[in-house]
Amino acid sequence: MTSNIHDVAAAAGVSIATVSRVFNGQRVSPDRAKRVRDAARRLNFSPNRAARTLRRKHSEVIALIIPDVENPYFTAMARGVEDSAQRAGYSVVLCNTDDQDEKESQYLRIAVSENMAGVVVVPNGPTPDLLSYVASGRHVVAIDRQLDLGADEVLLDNVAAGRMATGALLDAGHRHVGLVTGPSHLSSAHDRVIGWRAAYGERGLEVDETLVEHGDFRVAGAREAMRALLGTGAEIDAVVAGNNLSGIGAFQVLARAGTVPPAFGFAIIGDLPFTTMVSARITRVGLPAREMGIRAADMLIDRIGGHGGGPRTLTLQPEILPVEEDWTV
Amino acid sequence: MTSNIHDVAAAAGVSIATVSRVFNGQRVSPDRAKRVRDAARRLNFSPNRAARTLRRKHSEVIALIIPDVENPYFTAMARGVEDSAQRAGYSVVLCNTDDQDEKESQYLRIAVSENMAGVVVVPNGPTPDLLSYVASGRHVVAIDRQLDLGADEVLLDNVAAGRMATGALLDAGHRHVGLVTGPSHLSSAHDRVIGWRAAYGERGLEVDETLVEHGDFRVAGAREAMRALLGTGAEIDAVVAGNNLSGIGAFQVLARAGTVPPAFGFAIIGDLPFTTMVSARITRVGLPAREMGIRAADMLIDRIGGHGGGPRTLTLQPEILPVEEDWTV
DNA sequence: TTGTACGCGTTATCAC
DNA sequence: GTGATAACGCGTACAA
Repeated sequence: MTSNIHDVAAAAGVSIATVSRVFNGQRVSPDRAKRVRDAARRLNFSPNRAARTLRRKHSEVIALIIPDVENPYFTAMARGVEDSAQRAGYSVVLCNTDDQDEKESQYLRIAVSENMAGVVVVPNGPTPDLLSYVASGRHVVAIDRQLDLGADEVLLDNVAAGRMATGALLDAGHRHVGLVTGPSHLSSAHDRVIGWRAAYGERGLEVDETLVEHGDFRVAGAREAMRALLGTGAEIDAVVAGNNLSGIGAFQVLARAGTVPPAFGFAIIGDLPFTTMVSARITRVGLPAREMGIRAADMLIDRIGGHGGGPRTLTLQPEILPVEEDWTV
Repeated sequence: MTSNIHDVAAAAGVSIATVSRVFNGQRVSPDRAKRVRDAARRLNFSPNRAARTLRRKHSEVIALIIPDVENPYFTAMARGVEDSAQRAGYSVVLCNTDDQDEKESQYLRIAVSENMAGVVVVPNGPTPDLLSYVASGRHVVAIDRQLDLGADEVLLDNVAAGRMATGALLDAGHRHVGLVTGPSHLSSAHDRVIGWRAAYGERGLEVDETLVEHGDFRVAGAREAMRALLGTGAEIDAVVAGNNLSGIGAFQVLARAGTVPPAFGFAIIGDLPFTTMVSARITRVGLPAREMGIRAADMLIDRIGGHGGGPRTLTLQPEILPVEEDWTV
């Protein structure tokens, strides 16, 4: 059923070495090369990756490890990684950890035993397995979360994101802007708080630290956080949702409470393809998720290609999206 | 760096055959097995998948080929496939085709040269590559779209889905219920039209065929279709969105036109984790995407395990979701 | 430029 | 139950 280089060699009347060379871009006389290609096509031959991997010690597959396949932010990243990878001849395996360290470790182990070329990971934390994977000299690019792993990183300027979202609300006249952010152990969640604080400071306004609530960067947690925020009795007339899913949760609670924009200010860090279903005016801070994926994959491929040197960090900038709906045609 | 069974065998004082047997669950005396396990742990050994694949003729990875990673419907499927696969010891490679036949073919080729155990595919159409992949006797389960490939299928009762959504609107008193569906070459899009038509028929109502518009099952196409529907001048007081993304597009156009529920009836076949952001009362027909993924993977694994016989078809049922927001706690 | 021969790490088939 | 040993399909010294 499946043909191998021997079959092709026989059909083309050359040695297997020649066939191999043709498929690896090495010098072969034109006529022989043509004979090989013809035979290969005729036999529907395609090189066996397992054998190649076994021989070469690494495959042309890279793993992308993300916390949640159902979050558009991460799938956008995935597309970016895929784009770059494909261009360079690599396939991408998408691995979903559900925020569980154990699953992350499991995928790392698979990456090892499958001899994968490298890993792009949205790290959950500095887990032993991740640390040792990096330490073992394998190729890793961390993305979205700062962790001092000693690996290359592609990050977001989260402080700027927090500042932009909060600033827009303050500039719109709101004075008590709350923040529903994520788990404080995540640099992304943490930095957005710093940005939130900075927005007040830059305008000479006083900060009320009780207006920060930590959710889980998911819908359910954001709902709870938003309820808590409204329940404290503290004065509040606007809120920044720390990420896209938090935006949904927070908005649901607000809508139910009848406190909707524009009376109550609302901004989301991150984007939802779905935001435009809501007629309310929502401030959105766009995050270059896809671009991050592209750059991460590029860095990884670069390393695989033998690029040495210490860990590099690339930080991308967010941008305020126009309030106008973007699909006007 | 990476140890192999020889190292383990030496460390444990046994033959490599014994090591192999331990790792494949074959009978080995308890004490020797323990020695092997200890040595393996000490050496941080994990079996080389490339070698195993080369030898066994197939790997423990299955490919899931979907048209759009950013569509929650397909990512929900992906989670289902992942769940089943993982339980059976398989990894899943997520492949995104963007509705392009060529990309689908490419992934199929990769599946071959990587010796993947099998493929779960949301087929674009009966392309030559897909047909020949199936014909070559490899394991395939088609999902979501009916195509007569000669492979196992996991489908949805799309006629029922169309009927339910349309019926709910008719029963709510609307009399001119339109339909924004997908490309007519997709069985899913086509069958939903049949269901739409049936809902009228069952109630003894007359059908106005001009109220069906074919989009592309994506947001942009649905916007156009919805505009077209409103622009015909035909009487229309409600609409069924043929899938989740169409729901967004159609709703955007409606909202802008000021024709919103409940005055204008609106139903979506499919679900959006995001629908609840909208205060409008929207009828939703829930689709068991995750379940479909689970069943598809189960069928595939079953085949891989040697289950013979002709192609099987499994059809799952949709269900009307309560209009109440489902996150009430 | 081309061909021969060996090894990559594992599983499976033998004998024992 | 256990151990030698022959594949699996490919890449690459090395020799020609």
